[in-house]
Amino acid sequence: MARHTDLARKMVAACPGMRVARATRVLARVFNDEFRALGLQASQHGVLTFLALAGPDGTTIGALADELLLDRTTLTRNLRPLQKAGYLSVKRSPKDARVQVVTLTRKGEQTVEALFPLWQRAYDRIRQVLGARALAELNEHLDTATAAVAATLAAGD
Amino acid sequence: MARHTDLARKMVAACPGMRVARATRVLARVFNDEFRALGLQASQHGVLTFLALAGPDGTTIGALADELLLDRTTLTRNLRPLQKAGYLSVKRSPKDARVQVVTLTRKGEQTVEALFPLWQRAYDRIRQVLGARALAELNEHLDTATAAVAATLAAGD
DNA sequence: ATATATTATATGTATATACACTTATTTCCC
DNA sequence: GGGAAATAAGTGTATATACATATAATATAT
Repeated sequence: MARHTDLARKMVAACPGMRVARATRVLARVFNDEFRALGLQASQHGVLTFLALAGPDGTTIGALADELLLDRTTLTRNLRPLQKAGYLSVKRSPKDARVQVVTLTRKGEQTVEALFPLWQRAYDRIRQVLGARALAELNEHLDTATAAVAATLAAGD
Repeated sequence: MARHTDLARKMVAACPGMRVARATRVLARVFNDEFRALGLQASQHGVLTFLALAGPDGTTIGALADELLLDRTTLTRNLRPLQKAGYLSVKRSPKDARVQVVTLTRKGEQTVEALFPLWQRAYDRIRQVLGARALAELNEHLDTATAAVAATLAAGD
């Protein structure tokens, strides 16, 4: 066995990074298949859903990016198509002209409601093939790992 | 509580799709921080590593995409920069002119070997903050879930 | 009060991702 | 052998992602 192939086996056997990336692609297909009915993607569902949690006053780009664990500049660009489609508004804060306040529009709120049954179908489909127990454990492990690793990154470690 | 906010809470509380996407971004940062020393990204590490498993005869674009659970047209494009940088070669099969055979070059093999210690550092860092047990369980859950969901997608379900 | 540091965001550039559609080749079936 | 079906891959288009860098506004220190 060539050395590089042996090392490749070791990495594939142990790497959580490759695994989450593959899992993300597979799960995204399931959700995208449903969300397509509304012309939205799984990543956009994530933005709208987290934004819905912010309430009527909205939130800032930076705060939203922190919650989504997304690069701020990525979120800035991801907001564009959603803003253009009228799901959200982006306005400079009157209190601090550096800050952009992002808020769900009425159409955005209605869309979150309309997304729910589509999300539910995809979720049920996944729960069916995994079982409720395994799905709950997967979620817990992901939460734990994400929080722990994000903490070390935030520490500039 | 507004209805859309209530529904958003339910989705955030249960959604495995948002979780894997967030985990992917966080873990990618850890690996990218290391791989940057070689000018490569985590996704490129994945392609080169899976390609290394194919051995000296290489594999086809379709087969590689199936293993990575990546859209075939995405892989076609992801190969470009790696080919241009000399890590792999893409050649039409002499047996079947439809097929493109992808093979690691010598430089590609050396790069997989050079990536290993960088991967190891990122991996160790993650294992340190999660613990070996939790990391192994996370990997197992991801493997199980990915295989199960991919199977239903392949079934055209 | 002003110079400096910090904070919040945007832009340039490059790769990643996937769907709809197209092209080229092989296989199959009669 | 020839036409239809199946297979493999590429293109057009759009969104996703992040780093390096730039810009603008606020906060801070003296």
